[in-house]
Amino acid sequence: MRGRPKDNVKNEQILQAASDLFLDKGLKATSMDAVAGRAGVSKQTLYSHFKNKDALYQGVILNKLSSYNFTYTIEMTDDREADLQNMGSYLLDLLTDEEVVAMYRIVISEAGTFPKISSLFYESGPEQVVEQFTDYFERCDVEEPEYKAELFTNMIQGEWLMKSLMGLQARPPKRELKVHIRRVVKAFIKLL
Amino acid sequence: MRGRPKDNVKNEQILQAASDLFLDKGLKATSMDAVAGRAGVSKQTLYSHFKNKDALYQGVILNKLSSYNFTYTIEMTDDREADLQNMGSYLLDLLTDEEVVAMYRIVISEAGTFPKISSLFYESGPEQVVEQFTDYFERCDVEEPEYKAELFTNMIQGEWLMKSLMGLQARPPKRELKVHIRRVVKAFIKLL
DNA sequence: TAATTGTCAAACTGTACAGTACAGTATTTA
DNA sequence: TAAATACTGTACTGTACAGTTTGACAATTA
Repeated sequence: MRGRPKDNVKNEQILQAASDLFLDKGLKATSMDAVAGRAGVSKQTLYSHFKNKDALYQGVILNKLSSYNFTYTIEMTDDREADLQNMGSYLLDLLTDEEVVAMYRIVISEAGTFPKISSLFYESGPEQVVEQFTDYFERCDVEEPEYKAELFTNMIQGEWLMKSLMGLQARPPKRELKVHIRRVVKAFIKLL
Repeated sequence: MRGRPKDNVKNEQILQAASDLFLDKGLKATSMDAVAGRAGVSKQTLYSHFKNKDALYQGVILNKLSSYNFTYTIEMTDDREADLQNMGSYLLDLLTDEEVVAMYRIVISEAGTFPKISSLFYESGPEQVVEQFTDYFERCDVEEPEYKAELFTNMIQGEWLMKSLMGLQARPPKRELKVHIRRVVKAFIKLL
C-alpha cells in the first residue's frame, strides 16, 4: 500500500461522534457537518472514511453490535430460583441501559430504510439473549427450553422497554426491579 | 361567524392523506406538498386547516386515537379458559394490525420531539387494554388483578410487536396465533 | 350588496443539508 | 526524493422543503 494510511484514531473518533449524535438525536436530525465537528475532523476526512451518511449509519450500528458480547454461558447452580433471579437481573440491566434503548429506538425508526440492520440487530441482540436462556434451560432438562426462555424473557421484560422507547420511563430504582424480578420468578417456577 | 366556513370534508381528506403518508413513510419523509397533493387540496388550504406540520402530526394522532374505542367491558362466562383465549385473541388482533404497529412506530420515532403525544398514546391505547383486563380479573375475584393483567398481556404479546416494529414479522397465520394463545392460557391459568 | 373568510394555483423566500471541489499541507513507501 | 494517499478548511453546488405571498374566484352572512 503506497501513500499515507488512514488514521485509525480518527476512524474511532468519527464512529464515537456519530454514535453519540445518532443515538441521541436520531439519524435525520444529525448532519454530517455536526458529526465531523464533534469528531474533530474535517468533512473531507469523514467522507474519505465513510462513503456517505447511510454507510456511516451502518458502520455505527455494526460497531456497537460487535462491542456487546453475548457468547458466554450463564452459570447454573443448584438453586434454581437464584439462577432465575440472576438471569432476570441480567436481562433488566440490559433493557434499562440508555444506550441499548437508544439503539432499539433508532433501529425501529429506520427499519423501513435499513431492513438488513433491523435483522442484524435482532439476531445479534435479543435473540442471543434468548439463546443463552434456552441453553440454560436445556442444561436443566426443562421441557420446551426455547419456549420457556421466550416466556421468561417476556414476563421479566414487561412494559419497561416499551415505556422507555416512548420516553415514559425514567430509569427505575434497583429496589423496584428486584421486587418485580422476585415476583416473576416465583410465578415462573410454577410453570416448569 | 361571518364569511365562508371551512369545509369539513376537506379537513377529513387532509387527515386521511396525512395519516396515510405519516404512518407509511414517517414524519420527516413526508412533505407538506405531498400531503396537500394526496388530499386533493391546495397547500394554502392545508395551512389554513393546520397551522404547521407539527400541528398536523398531532391532529392525525389525536384523530386516530379517538377512532379506537376501548371503553366496552370484556364479557365473562363461566368458562375461564375460553374467556382468556378470547382476551388473548383480542389483544393479538390489535398488535398485529398494520395501522396499530405503524402508530407505535411513529410514536416511538417522535417520542423525543413530542413527549405529550407519547404519553397520550400510551394512556389511551395500551393502558386502556390493561385496564379492561384488570377489570375482568377483578370481576373474577382474582388476587392482584392489575399485576395479573399486565403479566397476561406480556405473556400473550411475546415478541410479535417488537418484530413487527422492526419489520421482521410478516402478518402471521391465524393458526399459529391460536396455538400460541392456547399455550399461554394453559400456562397462565396455573398462576391464578 | 358589501364585508368577510375559504379555496386555488403558482411563484417565491429562506434555510438546511448531502455531497463535491479545490488548494495547500502532512505522512508514508518505493 | 518522488509518487501516492490522507487530512484540513473553506467555499461551492444542487436539492428538498417548510412556510409565505399574491391575485383571482367562491361561498357565506349581516
